[in-house]
Amino acid sequence: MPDSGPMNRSRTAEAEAFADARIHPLIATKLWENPCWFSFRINYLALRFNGPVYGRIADRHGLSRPEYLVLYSLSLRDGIAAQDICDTAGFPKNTISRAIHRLIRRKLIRRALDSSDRRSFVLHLTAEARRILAESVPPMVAHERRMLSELTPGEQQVLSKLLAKLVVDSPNWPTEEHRE
Amino acid sequence: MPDSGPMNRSRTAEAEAFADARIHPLIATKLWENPCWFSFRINYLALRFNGPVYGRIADRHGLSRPEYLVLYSLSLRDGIAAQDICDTAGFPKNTISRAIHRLIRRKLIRRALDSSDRRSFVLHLTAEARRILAESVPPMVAHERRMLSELTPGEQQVLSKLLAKLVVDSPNWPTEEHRE
DNA sequence: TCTTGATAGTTCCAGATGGAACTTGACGAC
DNA sequence: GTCGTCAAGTTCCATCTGGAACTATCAAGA
Repeated sequence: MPDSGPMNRSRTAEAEAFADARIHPLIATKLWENPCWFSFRINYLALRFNGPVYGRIADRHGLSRPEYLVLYSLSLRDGIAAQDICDTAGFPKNTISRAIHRLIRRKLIRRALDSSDRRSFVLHLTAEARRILAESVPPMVAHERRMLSELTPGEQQVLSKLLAKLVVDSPNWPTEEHRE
Repeated sequence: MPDSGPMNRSRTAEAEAFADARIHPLIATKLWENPCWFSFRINYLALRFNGPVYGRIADRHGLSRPEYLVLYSLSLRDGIAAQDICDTAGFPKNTISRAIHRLIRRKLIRRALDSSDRRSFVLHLTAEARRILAESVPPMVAHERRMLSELTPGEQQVLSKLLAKLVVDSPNWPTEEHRE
């Protein structure tokens, strides 16, 4: 079977540290007898974040995940272009394009020509968008804090740094070769 | 603004450790000036895993992500039910139901009545599914290994354990209240 | 036994999604 | 210049997705 080196031994040892927790048996298997231990953990945690958070945003503000992601990205750095959002959010550019147009129609963003490149547009939040963000960001942050509350501040710092290392390294990963 | 306590200070300090890396400026902002530092990291990494991996699987085997997830879950533990897969994979049950039916039609799984509960079915992989898994799992593991290769084995163990803590704690998180 | 409520799985359908092709503009080579 | 190549955004359309409603079954209690 795929994984039988020291990495697997350490995973089994890890499971023992959680021996007293009551866990869905298939979750336990996916945590500790899974050659893709990392992708299971991050996909599971991402889903447990996205479901509640984007569900709430859809209910209260009628915004899809790509739409909200455009707003949120602009709240971090106003005046970026669609392409920047694609690069950093992982959605295809047509999905982001559609989201931008819907946000313009709802007057949540403005779009201006980029003077240095006439293919591209510069995006800005409107006051109404800032109001929606002011209302929706705190519960999102609270949900994330709750997710992390099992870790000490020190552990959170370690986690943050290890994951940042991976994100920073990601441009070096081999691009998906669709060669047959 | 949302985050201005000690947590934010530590994030700024963290950024300095990466000062020499060349990083997309919006990525840097999302890493180090983002109140939701955790959800950005895991969503970004999950997308960078899922895109190439499931893209390859769709190309080579014509399987969607939910379909492959059913197969992969069964490879970890044969004889589980649809509900177990929903609980641990985070997809809604109708999506998993559809995936199961397509896999049955393609003769990649078999389905048997559960003698103890006539609402439920027990699923099993066929030989053909095992062949597909034998071919597709190693590249997937390799991709994950590449993603993690920036970390030492010790760091990987720390990361694994911290994320496992969160997954194990997740049943205690507040369920999304859709109250208006 | 007959409710009542919950759970496994299915079906329906409006709307979201993303690959591919396309348009327009930028930029380097010659 | 102008040709070829590439990048930003848009549009088209086949497919996928997931909420809601539904059926069948189980389980607990009066």
